[in-house]
Amino acid sequence: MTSEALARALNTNPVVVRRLMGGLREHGYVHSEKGHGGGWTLSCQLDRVTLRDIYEALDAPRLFAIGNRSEKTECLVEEAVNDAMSGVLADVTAQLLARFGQITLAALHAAFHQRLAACHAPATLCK
Amino acid sequence: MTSEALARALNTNPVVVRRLMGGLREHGYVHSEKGHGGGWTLSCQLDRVTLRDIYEALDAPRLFAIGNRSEKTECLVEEAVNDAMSGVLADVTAQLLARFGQITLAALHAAFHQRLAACHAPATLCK
DNA sequence: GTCTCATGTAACTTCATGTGTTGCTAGAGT
DNA sequence: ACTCTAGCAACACATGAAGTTACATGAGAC
Repeated sequence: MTSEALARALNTNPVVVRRLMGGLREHGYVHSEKGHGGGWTLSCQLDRVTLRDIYEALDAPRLFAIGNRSEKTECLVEEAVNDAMSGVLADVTAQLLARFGQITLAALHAAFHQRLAACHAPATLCK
Repeated sequence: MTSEALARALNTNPVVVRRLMGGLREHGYVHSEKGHGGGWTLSCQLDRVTLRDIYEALDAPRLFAIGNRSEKTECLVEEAVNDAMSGVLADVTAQLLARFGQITLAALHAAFHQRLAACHAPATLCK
């Protein structure tokens, strides 16, 4: 599938698709082919890749909207608060990633097909 | 203490301080006094207010940097992914808030004084 | 009463970040 | 050659948080 086609399906831009897919390619989840007839092909088993893998392949972008303002501080109050919060955030992050690590693409694929069957729609890419 | 003084201590602006403190005032955690000699005073027991209370008083701003792009979608793939993710996010949010609910301001106050004693510095507001 | 000092608030500006866009290069098939 | 594709850098735009300005209101001091 071409970046162009994916972009249409995702309501975005081919370049954005390439940016994202680049991370996946580096980890061997997809393969890309240049030139005429080129594009993206899947190169992994769907049951062996999880949301966590995807997240990490995408360079582990920030998960939380909250967090320390600065890594270092002179302020002992800020330091105490940062300490208390970052402990919690670290634990929660670990749990989130563990949960994501249990959601395989195969599971999502199945969930999609279940929805598809339920609404009697033809199987096309959305949009 | 005046917004002005707090702003200096926090390296920010008095108006920003007022915006934040406004939420705390509505919940009765602090009291404000206008005019000459006015400013902010604490009006709660530090051991009865938690980080979670503060978070909610601040109008519960977004916790996560990730999440659904849109609440509603026609796309069955997006729908399946949203479903899988929002379950996890809801659980993790609940845990995070529960943890915050166990961190009292009194505990932070104690942690601060411990640090203070450890570094032999005089007890002033940072900066 | 009026002067000064404080909060309250709206409107605006600035900044950071993520997303989208353009323009160009390089590779691969026709 | 020509066309179709990814790769990439550079720029433009959108969004939301943070900071700023300006002014109104209330409360004590004189």
